[in-house]
Amino acid sequence: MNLPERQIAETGDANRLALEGFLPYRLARAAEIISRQFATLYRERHGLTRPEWRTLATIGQFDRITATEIGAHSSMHKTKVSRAIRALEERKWITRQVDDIDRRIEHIELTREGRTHYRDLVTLARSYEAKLVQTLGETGIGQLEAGIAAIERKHT
Amino acid sequence: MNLPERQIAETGDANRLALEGFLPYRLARAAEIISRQFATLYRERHGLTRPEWRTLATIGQFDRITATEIGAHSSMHKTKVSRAIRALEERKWITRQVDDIDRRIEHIELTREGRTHYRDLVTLARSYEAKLVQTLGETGIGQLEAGIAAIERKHT
DNA sequence: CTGCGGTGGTTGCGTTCGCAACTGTTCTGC
DNA sequence: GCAGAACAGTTGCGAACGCAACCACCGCAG
Repeated sequence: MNLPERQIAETGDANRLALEGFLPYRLARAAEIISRQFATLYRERHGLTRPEWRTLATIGQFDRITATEIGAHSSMHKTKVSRAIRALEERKWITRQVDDIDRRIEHIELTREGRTHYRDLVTLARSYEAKLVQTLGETGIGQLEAGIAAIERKHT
Repeated sequence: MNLPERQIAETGDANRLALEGFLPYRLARAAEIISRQFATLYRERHGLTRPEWRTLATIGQFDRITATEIGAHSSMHKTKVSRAIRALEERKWITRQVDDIDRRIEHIELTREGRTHYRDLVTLARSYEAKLVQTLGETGIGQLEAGIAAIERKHT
């Protein structure tokens, strides 16, 4: 019974909302902080944008994959994927080859150079995650992951 | 000792990264899902954009406030705030008055109409948060909040 | 009182975004 | 075997973004 004690406590006034206590806001803010922090790393080191990093990470994870699959796996809109692919292709980090039997489909793979960058990106990601564990603490990370997992569970 | 067991387990290959298991990605995705879901509500109901909603929420929380303060409180860039304020002013939901002694400063308040919308927005937010508690579960929410709190603690 | 650094807020501009429309191709049903 | 639905991927376009430059104003030093 009567659950919103927490929220009321924050402003002391039921007719106001404390933005800093509102979960969607806090979540968005937290994600923004982490995302920006990590983005700085791969931007400075590889000159990648956020969509490009996600695309590269997905291709590297699967070796050979199509654009739509990239979008599905990395939660990105078709157009973002398309543009990221073009950018990576221009850098010669990936190649595409049209499928033999279904010519709508393009299979994307990493070039040798792309693979080099991917490997470096993986260690970068691992070390950032490790640093995160260090600064937030094992329990903090665990709680965060559990909370996120709850969201993932409900929204496919 | 040896902590990254979790990550290795996800791909079964230490040279690859499982995007879907990478915390920054998962966090960004979760935030995106929640943010969009809630945004749909206030967009459909009040025709507000995300910066406008944050701005309105902040003004309503403090009655009388300046643009810089709004930015600081809602983690938004000056220009976003400036444009949101203009939009809200055009709708006649807020008024500004230049400070008497320091004429660089503008004090912003809600109009009666603005206050009406704000109140509705607050109940909308509360009910969305309640729904969130319901779908994610008390423990899920608790864990998520604890995780976010860890981030907030470290990054001011 | 004057010049000059700092601050509140706005604007210009190039970039990114996401929707909708499009091209080219395959699949389906008749 | 042909018309139309469905699908992979691209492109055009208006809206939103964020940076840097800017304007107006304050406050301080000399």
